[in-house]
Amino acid sequence: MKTAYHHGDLKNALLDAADEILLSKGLQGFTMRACARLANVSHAAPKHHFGDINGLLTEVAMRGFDRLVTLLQDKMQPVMDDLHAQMYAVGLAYVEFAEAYPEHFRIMFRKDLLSYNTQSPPRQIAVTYATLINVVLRQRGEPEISEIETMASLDGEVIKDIFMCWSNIHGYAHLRLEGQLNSIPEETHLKILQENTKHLSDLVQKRAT
Amino acid sequence: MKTAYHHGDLKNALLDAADEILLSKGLQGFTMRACARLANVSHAAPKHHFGDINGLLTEVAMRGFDRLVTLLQDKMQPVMDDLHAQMYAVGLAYVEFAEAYPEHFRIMFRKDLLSYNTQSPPRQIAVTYATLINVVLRQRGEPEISEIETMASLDGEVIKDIFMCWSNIHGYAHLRLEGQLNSIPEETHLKILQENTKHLSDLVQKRAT
DNA sequence: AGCACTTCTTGTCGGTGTCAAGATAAAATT
DNA sequence: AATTTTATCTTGACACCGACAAGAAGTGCT
Repeated sequence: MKTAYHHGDLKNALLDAADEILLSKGLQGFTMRACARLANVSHAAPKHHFGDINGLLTEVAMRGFDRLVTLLQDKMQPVMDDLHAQMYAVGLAYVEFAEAYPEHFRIMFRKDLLSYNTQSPPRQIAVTYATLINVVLRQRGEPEISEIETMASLDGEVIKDIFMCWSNIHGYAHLRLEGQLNSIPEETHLKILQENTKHLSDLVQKRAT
Repeated sequence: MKTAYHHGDLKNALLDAADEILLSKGLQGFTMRACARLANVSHAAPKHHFGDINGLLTEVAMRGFDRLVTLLQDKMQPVMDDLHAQMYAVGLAYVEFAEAYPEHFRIMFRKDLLSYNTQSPPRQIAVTYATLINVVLRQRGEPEISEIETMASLDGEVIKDIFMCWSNIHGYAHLRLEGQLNSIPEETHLKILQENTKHLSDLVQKRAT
């Protein structure tokens, strides 16, 4: 029996409201007061939980990284024995996430909106990094890492491979999200992604030998 | 002798003010009223020239594409005889532009903020496309195109090459801009870009034969 | 000179982020 | 069990914002 005060789980309720508003109205219509309204609390209630609007957006973004990692793992899980398919799965998950949560995607990669320490990133960021890094390590036939380790501890060649792959997939998803592929037929979109990821997989495997 | 009324070149003055505010305060502190203040006009003056804030941002973005194309051509001009260096010049221009005008870069690739017809994009967009496409065409040893033609008129293999290169370079610049390369030493940033672009150049040349 | 038109100002409205102060519930302490 | 402390949420206020309407000031055409 919830009374007016002490909602009990207001923080998550506000984050749910934030997700809903981002999906329906986008970042333009996204305000702290709108989130408060949707959660049936007063306009100043979010302040205690998130500080300012950037604090709220940061937590929204972290839940976005959680969803992205889940999607990445779901897509890769059935094809763990096929290195080509694995790289393609990463691209597919990336693209599908950007399509399903466009505003979340934008916010997740806007460092001016996010307030967290780059030196010690939140768990969700570290897990995302580790997931992407491990894809490259498997391509190279090297042992995977846990999410604890940092990127500085990696071999230089591995770092190059990571950003070769990540840049390509991230850039493709971003350009597609922002309509830069609209002038070419929809059916060729995935063909491009498939060719690109196949090429990336071949390259990383060849470089490792 | 400019009087209070009929500034004469208010539109450009407002766009200059917009650039300055974006560079100093970022998109958060960017408001139509702030632009008007900086240009010493009333708070409602921008409305007549740009309609709403998205109209203002769209013109700001178009001036950004102008700057990007200029930078691309300046970087490529001295190395038009070296295909590897040409591709690297594209990456370098892209990265340097994103670093010099981070908020412009973000706005230029935010279709929800820009109000223009995707089917008939503004001149600045068409010129940017043509510049990038011609880089790939030169790698392939094929004749360049003028800025008039659309992407739909291109060969399918060329389109794949374009998005292989563009995705990689765009993604790298974007990830770097948003701090995703902060955990690796600064000196390796350009090495990664150089290796990536060299590889792209080799790939496109090999595919064309 | 007169008139239509463009350009800019002034005033207003609802909405927003943030702060300060207070009210209420839960938890900790005695 | 009573009281104090802390956490949570509300109310009210302020300056600022985008947008609109109405009007003033300059420009150009006839």
